[in-house]
Amino acid sequence: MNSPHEKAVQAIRYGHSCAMRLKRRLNHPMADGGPLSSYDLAKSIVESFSNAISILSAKPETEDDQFSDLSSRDSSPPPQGSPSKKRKIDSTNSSENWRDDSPDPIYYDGYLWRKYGQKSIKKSNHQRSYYRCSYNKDHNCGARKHEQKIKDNPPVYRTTYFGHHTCKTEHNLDAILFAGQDPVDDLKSTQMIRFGKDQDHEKETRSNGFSLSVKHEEDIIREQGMMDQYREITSNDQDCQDVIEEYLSSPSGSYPPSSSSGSESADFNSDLLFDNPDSWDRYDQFYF
DNA sequence: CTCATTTGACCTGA
DNA sequence: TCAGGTCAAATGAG
Repeated sequence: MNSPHEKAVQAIRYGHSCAMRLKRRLNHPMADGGPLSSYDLAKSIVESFSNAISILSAKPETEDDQFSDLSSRDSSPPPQGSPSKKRKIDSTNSSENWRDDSPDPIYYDGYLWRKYGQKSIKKSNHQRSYYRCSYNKDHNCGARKHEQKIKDNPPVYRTTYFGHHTCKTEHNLDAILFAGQDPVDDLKSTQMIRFGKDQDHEKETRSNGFSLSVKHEEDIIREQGMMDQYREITSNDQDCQDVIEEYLSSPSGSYPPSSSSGSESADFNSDLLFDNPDSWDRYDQFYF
Protein backbone atom coordinates (compact mmCIF):
# COMPACT_ATOMS: atom_id res chain seq x y z
CA MET A 1 0.00 0.00 0.00
CA ASN A 2 1.32 3.42 -0.89
CA SER A 3 1.94 5.97 1.77
CA PRO A 4 -0.40 8.96 1.96
CA HIS A 5 2.36 11.05 0.49
CA GLU A 6 2.64 8.75 -2.50
CA LYS A 7 -1.10 8.69 -2.94
CA ALA A 8 -1.19 12.45 -2.94
CA VAL A 9 1.60 12.63 -5.48
CA GLN A 10 -0.22 10.16 -7.68
CA ALA A 11 -3.40 12.17 -7.42
CA ILE A 12 -1.59 15.35 -8.35
CA ARG A 13 0.16 13.67 -11.24
CA TYR A 14 -3.10 12.35 -12.48
CA GLY A 15 -4.64 15.79 -12.23
CA HIS A 16 -1.70 17.20 -14.09
CA SER A 17 -2.16 14.64 -16.81
CA CYS A 18 -5.79 15.64 -17.20
CA ALA A 19 -4.83 19.30 -17.18
CA MET A 20 -2.32 18.77 -19.94
CA ARG A 21 -4.90 16.96 -21.98
CA LEU A 22 -7.36 19.76 -21.45
CA LYS A 23 -4.76 22.33 -22.37
CA ARG A 24 -4.00 20.53 -25.61
CA ARG A 25 -7.67 20.39 -26.34
CA LEU A 26 -8.07 24.10 -25.80
CA ASN A 27 -5.11 24.79 -28.02
CA HIS A 28 -6.49 22.59 -30.75
CA PRO A 29 -10.23 22.26 -30.24
CA MET A 30 -10.78 20.46 -33.48
CA ALA A 31 -7.81 18.17 -33.33
CA ASP A 32 -9.65 15.19 -31.89
CA GLY A 33 -12.36 15.37 -34.44
CA GLY A 34 -15.04 13.82 -32.30
CA PRO A 35 -17.08 15.41 -29.56
CA LEU A 36 -15.12 16.95 -26.74
CA SER A 37 -15.39 16.21 -23.07
CA SER A 38 -13.49 19.17 -21.78
CA TYR A 39 -15.93 19.66 -18.97
CA ASP A 40 -15.36 16.13 -17.76
CA LEU A 41 -11.63 16.62 -17.98
CA ALA A 42 -11.95 19.68 -15.84
CA LYS A 43 -13.99 17.70 -13.36
CA SER A 44 -11.34 15.04 -13.20
CA ILE A 45 -8.73 17.69 -12.53
CA VAL A 46 -10.70 19.17 -9.68
CA GLU A 47 -11.51 15.79 -8.21
CA SER A 48 -7.91 14.68 -8.38
CA PHE A 49 -6.68 17.76 -6.63
CA SER A 50 -9.49 17.52 -4.11
CA ASN A 51 -8.41 14.04 -3.30
CA ALA A 52 -4.81 15.11 -3.00
CA ILE A 53 -5.79 17.88 -0.64
CA SER A 54 -7.86 15.47 1.39
CA ILE A 55 -4.96 13.09 1.70
CA LEU A 56 -2.53 15.81 2.59
CA SER A 57 -4.94 17.38 5.02
CA ALA A 58 -5.56 14.17 6.87
CA LYS A 59 -3.78 13.77 10.17
CA PRO A 60 -0.84 11.48 9.61
CA GLU A 61 -0.74 8.32 11.67
CA THR A 62 2.97 8.56 12.15
CA GLU A 63 5.57 11.17 11.84
CA ASP A 64 6.79 9.47 8.70
CA ASP A 65 3.48 10.23 7.07
CA GLN A 66 3.98 13.91 7.42
CA PHE A 67 4.41 15.06 3.93
CA SER A 68 5.77 18.50 4.40
CA ASP A 69 7.10 21.00 6.80
CA LEU A 70 4.87 23.62 5.35
CA SER A 71 1.49 22.02 5.58
CA SER A 72 -0.18 20.71 8.63
CA ARG A 73 -3.46 19.95 10.18
CA ASP A 74 -4.37 20.86 13.67
CA SER A 75 -4.54 17.80 15.80
CA SER A 76 -7.39 19.11 17.76
CA PRO A 77 -11.18 18.82 17.98
CA PRO A 78 -13.77 20.47 15.77
CA PRO A 79 -15.06 24.00 15.98
CA GLN A 80 -18.41 24.84 17.40
CA GLY A 81 -21.32 25.56 15.13
CA SER A 82 -22.02 28.90 13.57
CA PRO A 83 -19.67 31.77 14.07
CA SER A 84 -20.59 34.45 16.53
CA LYS A 85 -19.34 37.91 16.99
CA LYS A 86 -16.74 36.73 19.41
CA ARG A 87 -14.37 33.87 18.88
CA LYS A 88 -16.08 30.66 19.88
CA ILE A 89 -13.66 28.56 17.97
CA ASP A 90 -10.51 27.57 19.69
CA SER A 91 -8.24 26.96 16.76
CA THR A 92 -5.99 24.87 18.93
CA ASN A 93 -8.81 22.57 19.75
CA SER A 94 -10.42 21.58 16.53
CA SER A 95 -10.01 18.69 14.14
CA GLU A 96 -12.20 20.29 11.50
CA ASN A 97 -9.93 23.28 11.45
CA TRP A 98 -6.86 22.94 9.41
CA ARG A 99 -4.13 25.23 8.41
CA ASP A 100 -1.81 25.55 5.52
CA ASP A 101 1.56 27.22 5.71
CA SER A 102 2.85 28.27 2.37
CA PRO A 103 5.70 30.40 1.10
CA ASP A 104 3.12 32.17 -1.02
CA PRO A 105 -0.36 33.30 -0.23
CA ILE A 106 -2.97 30.83 -1.39
CA TYR A 107 -4.38 32.62 -4.37
CA TYR A 108 -6.98 30.07 -5.15
CA ASP A 109 -8.00 27.11 -3.05
CA GLY A 110 -11.13 26.09 -4.88
CA TYR A 111 -13.47 28.40 -3.03
CA LEU A 112 -14.49 31.98 -3.27
CA TRP A 113 -13.90 34.14 -0.24
CA ARG A 114 -14.99 37.56 0.90
CA LYS A 115 -12.90 39.54 3.29
CA TYR A 116 -14.78 40.79 6.29
CA GLY A 117 -12.10 42.01 8.61
CA GLN A 118 -8.48 42.63 9.34
CA LYS A 119 -6.72 42.93 12.67
CA SER A 120 -3.30 43.60 14.01
CA ILE A 121 -2.23 40.69 16.17
CA LYS A 122 -0.25 41.53 19.23
CA LYS A 123 2.07 38.59 19.01
CA SER A 124 2.80 39.18 15.36
CA ASN A 125 4.18 42.01 13.34
CA HIS A 126 1.72 41.23 10.60
CA GLN A 127 -1.97 41.79 10.32
CA ARG A 128 -4.42 38.95 10.11
CA SER A 129 -7.12 38.98 7.47
CA TYR A 130 -10.51 37.36 7.99
CA TYR A 131 -12.45 35.79 5.16
CA ARG A 132 -15.75 34.03 4.89
CA CYS A 133 -17.22 32.06 2.02
CA SER A 134 -18.66 34.30 -0.67
CA TYR A 135 -21.77 32.14 -0.57
CA ASN A 136 -22.16 32.74 3.12
CA LYS A 137 -25.54 34.35 2.55
CA ASP A 138 -26.70 32.60 -0.59
CA HIS A 139 -26.13 29.11 0.75
CA ASN A 140 -25.76 29.81 4.41
CA CYS A 141 -22.20 28.57 4.16
CA GLY A 142 -20.32 28.90 7.42
CA ALA A 143 -16.83 28.31 6.08
CA ARG A 144 -14.26 30.89 7.12
CA LYS A 145 -10.55 31.30 7.00
CA HIS A 146 -7.83 33.48 8.46
CA GLU A 147 -4.80 34.51 6.53
CA GLN A 148 -1.67 35.80 8.19
CA LYS A 149 1.95 36.23 7.29
CA ILE A 150 3.89 34.50 10.02
CA LYS A 151 7.43 34.79 8.74
CA ASP A 152 9.27 37.35 6.71
CA ASN A 153 12.38 35.70 5.45
CA PRO A 154 11.57 33.43 3.84
CA PRO A 155 7.96 34.54 3.71
CA VAL A 156 5.49 32.09 5.15
CA TYR A 157 1.77 32.65 4.99
CA ARG A 158 -0.51 30.72 7.26
CA THR A 159 -4.09 30.14 6.22
CA THR A 160 -6.36 28.63 8.85
CA TYR A 161 -9.68 27.23 7.74
CA PHE A 162 -12.75 26.92 9.94
CA GLY A 163 -15.95 25.07 9.34
CA HIS A 164 -17.31 23.30 6.31
CA HIS A 165 -18.50 24.59 3.00
CA THR A 166 -22.17 23.91 2.65
CA CYS A 167 -22.41 25.97 -0.49
CA LYS A 168 -22.79 24.53 -3.96
CA THR A 169 -19.54 23.87 -5.70
CA GLU A 170 -20.57 24.64 -9.24
CA HIS A 171 -19.48 28.23 -8.90
CA ASN A 172 -16.16 27.09 -7.65
CA LEU A 173 -15.75 24.79 -10.59
CA ASP A 174 -16.56 27.65 -12.88
CA ALA A 175 -13.79 29.62 -11.29
CA ILE A 176 -11.40 26.78 -11.85
CA LEU A 177 -12.46 26.46 -15.42
CA PHE A 178 -11.95 30.13 -15.89
CA ALA A 179 -8.54 29.97 -14.34
CA GLY A 180 -7.53 27.44 -16.92
CA GLN A 181 -9.07 29.12 -19.88
CA ASP A 182 -5.91 30.64 -21.20
CA PRO A 183 -3.84 27.83 -22.57
CA VAL A 184 -1.14 30.20 -23.70
CA ASP A 185 -0.24 31.65 -20.41
CA ASP A 186 -1.43 29.93 -17.28
CA LEU A 187 0.51 32.33 -15.15
CA LYS A 188 -1.47 35.18 -16.58
CA SER A 189 -4.67 33.65 -15.39
CA THR A 190 -3.19 33.06 -12.02
CA GLN A 191 -2.20 36.64 -11.73
CA MET A 192 -5.66 37.78 -12.60
CA ILE A 193 -6.89 35.90 -9.61
CA ARG A 194 -3.96 36.82 -7.54
CA PHE A 195 -4.07 40.55 -7.73
CA GLY A 196 -7.67 41.25 -8.54
CA LYS A 197 -8.38 44.81 -9.28
CA ASP A 198 -5.30 46.47 -7.97
CA GLN A 199 -1.73 45.79 -7.19
CA ASP A 200 -1.28 47.83 -4.10
CA HIS A 201 1.67 46.12 -2.51
CA GLU A 202 1.92 48.66 0.24
CA LYS A 203 -0.65 46.89 2.30
CA GLU A 204 -0.15 43.32 3.24
CA THR A 205 -3.81 42.61 2.92
CA ARG A 206 -3.77 43.68 -0.68
CA SER A 207 -0.76 41.69 -1.61
CA ASN A 208 -2.62 38.76 -0.19
CA GLY A 209 -5.69 39.64 -2.18
CA PHE A 210 -6.66 36.23 -3.33
CA SER A 211 -10.33 36.66 -2.65
CA LEU A 212 -12.32 36.64 -5.80
CA SER A 213 -15.27 38.64 -6.83
CA VAL A 214 -17.95 36.14 -7.61
CA LYS A 215 -19.87 38.43 -9.86
CA HIS A 216 -16.79 39.56 -11.67
CA GLU A 217 -15.75 36.01 -12.26
CA GLU A 218 -19.08 34.83 -13.56
CA ASP A 219 -19.35 37.84 -15.83
CA ILE A 220 -16.05 37.04 -17.41
CA ILE A 221 -17.01 33.45 -17.92
CA ARG A 222 -20.23 34.49 -19.51
CA GLU A 223 -18.63 37.11 -21.68
CA GLN A 224 -16.10 34.78 -23.14
CA GLY A 225 -18.54 32.03 -23.76
CA MET A 226 -16.47 29.68 -21.72
CA MET A 227 -19.43 28.01 -20.13
CA ASP A 228 -20.72 26.73 -23.43
CA GLN A 229 -17.34 25.45 -24.34
CA TYR A 230 -16.87 23.61 -21.08
CA ARG A 231 -20.29 22.13 -20.93
CA GLU A 232 -19.91 20.05 -24.02
CA ILE A 233 -20.75 16.97 -22.09
CA THR A 234 -21.28 14.02 -24.26
CA SER A 235 -21.80 10.36 -23.74
CA ASN A 236 -18.34 9.69 -25.10
CA ASP A 237 -15.99 8.65 -22.30
CA GLN A 238 -13.13 7.97 -24.62
CA ASP A 239 -11.12 11.01 -23.77
CA CYS A 240 -11.11 10.46 -20.04
CA GLN A 241 -10.34 6.84 -20.63
CA ASP A 242 -7.45 7.86 -22.80
CA VAL A 243 -6.09 9.97 -20.01
CA ILE A 244 -6.34 7.14 -17.57
CA GLU A 245 -4.75 4.65 -19.86
CA GLU A 246 -2.05 7.13 -20.68
CA TYR A 247 -1.35 7.70 -17.05
CA LEU A 248 -1.55 4.09 -15.98
CA SER A 249 0.89 3.13 -18.66
CA SER A 250 3.48 5.44 -17.19
CA PRO A 251 6.13 3.92 -14.90
CA SER A 252 4.93 5.57 -11.73
CA GLY A 253 1.29 5.73 -12.62
CA SER A 254 -0.95 3.92 -10.21
CA TYR A 255 -3.45 6.61 -9.51
CA PRO A 256 -6.38 6.60 -8.94
CA PRO A 257 -6.09 5.50 -5.36
CA SER A 258 -8.39 3.16 -3.56
CA SER A 259 -11.41 4.37 -1.68
CA SER A 260 -9.77 3.56 1.62
CA SER A 261 -8.21 6.95 1.91
CA GLY A 262 -9.81 7.34 5.28
CA SER A 263 -13.04 8.67 6.63
CA GLU A 264 -11.33 11.68 8.03
CA SER A 265 -10.92 13.14 4.60
CA ALA A 266 -14.43 12.37 3.50
CA ASP A 267 -15.87 15.61 4.69
CA PHE A 268 -13.36 17.66 2.87
CA ASN A 269 -13.89 15.68 -0.28
CA SER A 270 -17.58 16.18 -0.20
CA ASP A 271 -17.05 19.86 -0.16
CA LEU A 272 -15.16 19.93 -3.37
CA LEU A 273 -16.59 17.13 -5.38
CA PHE A 274 -19.61 17.25 -7.57
CA ASP A 275 -23.08 16.18 -6.86
CA ASN A 276 -23.75 15.08 -10.37
CA PRO A 277 -24.15 11.31 -10.17
CA ASP A 278 -23.20 10.90 -13.80
CA SER A 279 -19.88 12.49 -13.28
CA TRP A 280 -19.26 10.24 -10.35
CA ASP A 281 -20.12 7.16 -12.35
CA ARG A 282 -17.65 8.27 -14.92
CA TYR A 283 -14.98 9.01 -12.42
CA ASP A 284 -15.57 5.79 -10.53
CA GLN A 285 -14.38 3.91 -13.52
CA PHE A 286 -10.88 4.81 -12.61
CA TYR A 287 -11.09 6.46 -9.29
CA PHE A 288 -12.24 3.78 -6.91
C1' DC B 1 -25.47 52.35 -9.09
C1' DT B 2 -23.75 48.10 -7.30
C1' DC B 3 -20.71 45.52 -4.86
C1' DA B 4 -16.26 44.31 -2.56
C1' DT B 5 -12.93 46.04 0.52
C1' DT B 6 -11.34 48.83 4.29
C1' DT B 7 -11.26 50.10 8.90
C1' DG B 8 -12.79 51.74 13.33
C1' DA B 9 -16.14 50.27 16.67
C1' DC B 10 -18.19 46.85 19.16
C1' DC B 11 -18.54 42.43 21.48
C1' DT B 12 -17.04 38.79 24.44
C1' DG B 13 -14.11 34.94 26.23
C1' DA B 14 -10.00 34.51 28.83
C1' DT C 1 -8.92 44.64 31.14
C1' DC C 2 -7.05 42.83 27.04
C1' DA C 3 -6.86 40.51 22.76
C1' DG C 4 -9.01 38.70 19.06
C1' DG C 5 -13.22 38.01 16.13
C1' DT C 6 -17.02 40.25 13.85
C1' DC C 7 -19.96 44.04 12.41
C1' DA C 8 -21.19 47.71 9.61
C1' DA C 9 -20.55 52.37 7.77
C1' DA C 10 -17.46 54.56 4.67
C1' DT C 11 -14.94 54.29 0.65
C1' DG C 12 -13.54 53.22 -3.88
C1' DA C 13 -13.59 50.61 -8.18
C1' DG C 14 -15.94 49.16 -12.17
